Amino acid sequence: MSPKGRPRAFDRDAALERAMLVFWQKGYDTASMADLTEAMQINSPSLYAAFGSKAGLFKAAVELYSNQVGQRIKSALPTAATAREGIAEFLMQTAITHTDPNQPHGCMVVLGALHGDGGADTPCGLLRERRLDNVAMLRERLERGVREGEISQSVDLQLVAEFYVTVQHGMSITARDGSTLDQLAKTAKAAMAAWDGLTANAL
Amino acid sequence: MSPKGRPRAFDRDAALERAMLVFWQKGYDTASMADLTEAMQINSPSLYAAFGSKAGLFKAAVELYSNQVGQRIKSALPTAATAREGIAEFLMQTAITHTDPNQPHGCMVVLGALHGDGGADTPCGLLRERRLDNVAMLRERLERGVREGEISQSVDLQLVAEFYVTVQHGMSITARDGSTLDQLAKTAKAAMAAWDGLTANAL
DNA sequence: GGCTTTCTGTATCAATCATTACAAAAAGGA
DNA sequence: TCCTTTTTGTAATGATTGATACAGAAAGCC
Repeated sequence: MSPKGRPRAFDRDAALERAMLVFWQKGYDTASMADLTEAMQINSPSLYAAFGSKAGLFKAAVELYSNQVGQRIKSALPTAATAREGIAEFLMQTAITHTDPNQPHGCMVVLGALHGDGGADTPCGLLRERRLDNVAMLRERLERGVREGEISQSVDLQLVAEFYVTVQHGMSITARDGSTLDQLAKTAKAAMAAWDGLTANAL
Repeated sequence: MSPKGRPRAFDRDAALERAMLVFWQKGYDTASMADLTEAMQINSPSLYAAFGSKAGLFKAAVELYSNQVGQRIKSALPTAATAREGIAEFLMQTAITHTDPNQPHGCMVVLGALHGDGGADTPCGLLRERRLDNVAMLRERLERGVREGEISQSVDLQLVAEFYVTVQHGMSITARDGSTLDQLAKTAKAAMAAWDGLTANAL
């Protein structure tokens, strides 16, 4: 049961993945429509028919990134036995992903669109919400740690979550600057050296 | 002894400072010549006569930023009695600066030009070198700490320097996302909770 | 007062930006 | 086979990009 009109001549998913790589490497503003259509191997009318606009394509690319790359980074959070192990693995997967030689270094959600008014439906605002979601996600894992007796009730969980997400953000910049997997993995371990101090009742 | 021709009708330093604020807030790529000339209150020929090009203006703006904002952040490193206090103050000044309500949030050196080929004379490469300089600066302060007996000789100083610079990088993103001074200051303190673990001989 | 030098404002340059008309092409349904 | 529907490639849209040509204005020097 194929649709009515002329069938699409390109693979939408494959084209979206190539577009994601362009946005990942160049960022939303710096990536031009010419860059995108060349990488996707289609003409601009096909792009607009399939994705609506450059911003719409970016939104789809961010969702693909989250489901693909992002999923790998945060997958350990729910499965790890403790919040501590979960966050340690969260940072370690970040180090691995951000220095993978087969893809752009650093995180697309962090580096993809930093400038702009941050409006709700803008690329900048879109990524900002994703980053804030990550803080909430870490915080929820920490709350589970409290419920399970791993962490004391008096610990400032929001602070701990913000600290580790801030470290993760910084790893994107450091990765772009040429840091190796070994260096970034050490940074991840270094951040975990703060765990005992952060989860002690008094800071 | 004034120069020969028609005197310049605008204050070069004041115009450069306004340009710096535009680059700081919008980034090199997103800041247009129209944005710059409007903020500097001059016409483009005057801008090109005084700064050569958009990239030349950016370079001058980055130097101004380093001498003004950057100096305040790193001023405590040499004056503090210990490396630990110096880095703690380094992060605390970062938190204060990055959330100052009178200026753009986050660091211009981190957020100003992330995309591009990173060539030596490009805006992107220029900022990358500044960031790497910061790592070296922290490392040198740590080396002094070793010489003065504060830190054991077996500590991986490069790792410690990279970790704290990475935290500082992340604070720029978190500040752009709306984090308050209080939150960022707590993150700075959280990073210092890792100090004892990092400067213990075995990690 | 001329001459040279430098700056200022207007107006414009070619190039690139994201986006879209338009007509031919390729499919299903009648 | 004709009609409808959707996609395709070509070509072009107006707007904006960074950067200048040009003529007049304002200074020092002779």
